[in-house]
Amino acid sequence: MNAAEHSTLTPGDRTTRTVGAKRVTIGDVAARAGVSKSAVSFVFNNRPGVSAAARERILRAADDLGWQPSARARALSRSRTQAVGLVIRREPELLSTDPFFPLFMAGVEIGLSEQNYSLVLQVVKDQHGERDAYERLARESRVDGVFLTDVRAGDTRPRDVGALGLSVVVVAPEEADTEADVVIGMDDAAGVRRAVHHLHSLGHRHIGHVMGVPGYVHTEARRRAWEDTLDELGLPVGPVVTADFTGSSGARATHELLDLPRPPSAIVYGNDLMAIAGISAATDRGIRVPEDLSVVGFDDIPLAPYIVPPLTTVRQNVVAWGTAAAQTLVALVEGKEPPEIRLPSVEFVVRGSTGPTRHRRPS
Amino acid sequence: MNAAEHSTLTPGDRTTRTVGAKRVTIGDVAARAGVSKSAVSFVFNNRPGVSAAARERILRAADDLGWQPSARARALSRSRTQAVGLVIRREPELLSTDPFFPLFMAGVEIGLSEQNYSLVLQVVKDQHGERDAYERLARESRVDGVFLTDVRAGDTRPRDVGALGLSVVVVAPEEADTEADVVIGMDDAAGVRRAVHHLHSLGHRHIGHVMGVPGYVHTEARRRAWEDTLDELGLPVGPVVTADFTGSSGARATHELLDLPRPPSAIVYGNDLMAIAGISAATDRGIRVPEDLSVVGFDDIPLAPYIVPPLTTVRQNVVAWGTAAAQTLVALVEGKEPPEIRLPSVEFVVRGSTGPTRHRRPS
DNA sequence: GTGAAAGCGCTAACAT
DNA sequence: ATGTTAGCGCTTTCAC
Repeated sequence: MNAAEHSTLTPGDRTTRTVGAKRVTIGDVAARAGVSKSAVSFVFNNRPGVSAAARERILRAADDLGWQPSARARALSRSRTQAVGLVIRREPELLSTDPFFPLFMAGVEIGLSEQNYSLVLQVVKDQHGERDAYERLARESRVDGVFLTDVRAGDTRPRDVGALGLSVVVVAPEEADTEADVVIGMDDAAGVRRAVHHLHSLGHRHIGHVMGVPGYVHTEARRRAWEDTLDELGLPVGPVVTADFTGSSGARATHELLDLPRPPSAIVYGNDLMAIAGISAATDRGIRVPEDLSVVGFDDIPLAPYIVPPLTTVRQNVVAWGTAAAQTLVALVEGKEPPEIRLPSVEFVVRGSTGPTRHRRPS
Repeated sequence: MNAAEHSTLTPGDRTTRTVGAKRVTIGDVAARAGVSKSAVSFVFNNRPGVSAAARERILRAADDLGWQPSARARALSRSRTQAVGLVIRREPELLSTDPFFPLFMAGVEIGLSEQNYSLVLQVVKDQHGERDAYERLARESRVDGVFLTDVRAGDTRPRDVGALGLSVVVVAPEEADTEADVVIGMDDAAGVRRAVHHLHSLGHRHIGHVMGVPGYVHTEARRRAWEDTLDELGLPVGPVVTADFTGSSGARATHELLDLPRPPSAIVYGNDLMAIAGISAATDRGIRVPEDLSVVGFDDIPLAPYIVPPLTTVRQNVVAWGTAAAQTLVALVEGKEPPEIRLPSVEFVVRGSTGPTRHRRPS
């Protein structure tokens, strides 16, 4: 009946009509179940007001017809898309090596699919593209909320994006103090603290740091943790070199540190990629790891155990982080109270790239 | 006026109304420009039938009001979402190490954003989840088309998903013979062929292979290229071990090969991760790379140059691949002729992990 | 508890 | 060339 209507009203229908009239609608389901459209709608939105018997028939009819509410129509009438956005800004080199995003996305998916939300992804290469992406996502009403990553100190994006009418969840280390609705954070600092303690207990007294791109909250959180821990241990704050998370920058930074009049006996890197490049750089100069130099990374990429020597590093549960962020964002979008988040704590993985100092007395 | 209408007609409006009436619609723009809604619609869809003057006024009005067509409403009335889907099925370990997806997605974005399409992403962990994902994407009408990756020989997904009414672009090496609308392929085989030739010219006569998860088109394409090339060169087909693209499987496979009565003097791996783990495994046994064993990877991950020794490997332009796939899918969705695709050819990157054989005469 | 009808904001026939 | 109008498929009052 509805189908007949269609073929009458839209004779120019271009959709693949293999067998005749196609798209099943709520009307078809209602007709088949012998109820009104609103009854069907009520059932599919877990609303009261439908008798158990009718409910049964409706579900059966929908199943028979293979019907499911159209997200398109639903989005329009509810003014909500039931989708959230993630904009990734990243340089090509880092893109394919960054262990964060794939895991984070996987985690987000878990949290999102529980609630039947979709993830709209956008990869951009610069800040300009990022602004545009958020603008478009908001103006076109493609998503109800977004995740904000790679947060900088004093980042204005939370406010900007919020002004666009989107819900926002900021994904950053706990230290981040941004004017955001909600921050979901991991404890980067704890990992670095454990790394420094580990090196200290191996007898290292001169511990350097290679940091990532300055300005990012996670870069600074790691650097500060390194600094503070040295301080707590009564050690002088060792040399620090700024890099940018890429392998080449890590290699260069390592050479800089080793060129120092008094090079450090251990280096804590802002990520694994730089640490591995650092090992390579040291090896090139005939400096052995860990005999002459101890190296600690950050991330625990899957390759870390297969580096020679295997890399000592810090591991976060990024998947859990993503799931928590997703659950929170969905709650925000729906105006509910965000769930209590309890993230697993950081792990410190000791492998072969760290060892006792040769020339100094162990602690 | 339109605003007044709204506040009358939808008194229960729950949207964030900070200052009063909110959402700007096409009606507001039309009113401001002194034309009808269809005129506005025509302008924003690049359709003829609007005078230059009116067009000007309309664009001005839209800009003043900060208006842009709502993707939600548009999707409903056009029966097209202007979004495409990508479903990623991957094990956790491989997820964060797979160099393919991030680059592919970045490429897809380039192709998509040209046409103002969005990417809906879904990460699933098993085949069951994958089926569900496609079903949902189709039934909820969330996307107009999808990319299919990780294709297996005789894969039925192209047909299955096509039956759901979605356009499909299959992303796989050229060899793939699947019943798909369109296959966008790279030439994996060419890379492996060059690798084998390179090893041959270094004097290697006994060349092994560590392959990835059996059944995938790209796994088989690489294995067959290795085999065929050995054949062409008149060399015996060396030993091959099946692995699964993970580091641990690569290490295990390497041990297996080296345990052979007559171990190969060179090994071609199905990806870099396994190759690097292979180097680590060899090193553990006191076998030096490349002096005692030459190693070739596949992918050229950003870490490849920083491995000790730096990894010789095959590089594809995955970003270009993604862009081509996206352009093709959009064309398919819109019923246009897909553009002629011209993918850059494979590169073979010689670094330190391959060297001349010691005991045999060079070619 | 159930059904009718008015939107949600845009597109596309159709009429002018 | 411009305006009118009927959908797109669902949600949600509001009477019955």
